Amino acid sequence: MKLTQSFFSQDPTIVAEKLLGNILVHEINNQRIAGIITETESYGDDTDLASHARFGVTERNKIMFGKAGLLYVYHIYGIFYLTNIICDQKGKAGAVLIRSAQITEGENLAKENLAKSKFVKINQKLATGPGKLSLAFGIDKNNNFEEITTQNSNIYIERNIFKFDTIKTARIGVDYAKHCKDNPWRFYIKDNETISKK
DNA sequence: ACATGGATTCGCT
DNA sequence: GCGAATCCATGTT
Repeated sequence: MKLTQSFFSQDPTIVAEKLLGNILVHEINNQRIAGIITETESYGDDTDLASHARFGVTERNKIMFGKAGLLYVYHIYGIFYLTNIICDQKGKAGAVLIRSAQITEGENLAKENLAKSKFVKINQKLATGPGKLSLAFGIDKNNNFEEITTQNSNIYIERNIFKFDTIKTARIGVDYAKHCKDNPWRFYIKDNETISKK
C-alpha cells in the first residue's frame, strides 16, 4: 500500500517522524530496490533558516512550494544527489530529507549503483547518509519533480508499521542556520545500525 | 557566461 | 572532532 498524497500534505515535521519504519521502493526495469527508512529530517518554509525555501522562490526550490508527494532531488558538493519529498499544502514550502535506510531488497543492484561513484566506500551500510542513499537507490536529477503517490509511480513509500523508539535531534550540516540549527527536526530509529551519525 | 558554495563522505587525530 | 576532496548546478552578471 503506497503512502498517499494526503499523508504528505501534513506539516513536514510530522511527516518526517511518521515516515520512519516505512519502506522506500524504487522499481527499475522490473527490479526492486527497497529499504526501511531509518533516518529523516524536515525542512520548512522561509522561517526555517536551514531550508532552501529561506531565500524565497527560485528556479531550484520552487518545487518546495508545490504539491505534496513530489520528489525534490538536488545536487550538492558537486558529488551527490539528495532525495527529498515535498510536504505540506500547496503554496506552503516544506520537505522531508530521506537520510538513511536499511536495504531489504535489491542489495546487489544497490551495490552496483554505489560503485558508480568514487566518493563512496561500499560496505555493509549501503544507504547510510543522504548521498549514499540516493546513489544506492538509483535516484538522481532525472527523478526531480517525479510524483511518488500515483498508482503507476516507480518510486514510492510502502506503508509498514512496526514498533520502535524514535530519537529526535538537531539536523546535520546546518550550522549556518542561526537559531534554527538546533531545531529537533531530525528523526531516527533508536538502536538501528544504519544511522549516519549518532 | 561564470564565480561561488554546499541538507556530504571518508579518513585521520 | 576536524578538514580535505571535489565539481556540478544555481544564481547572479
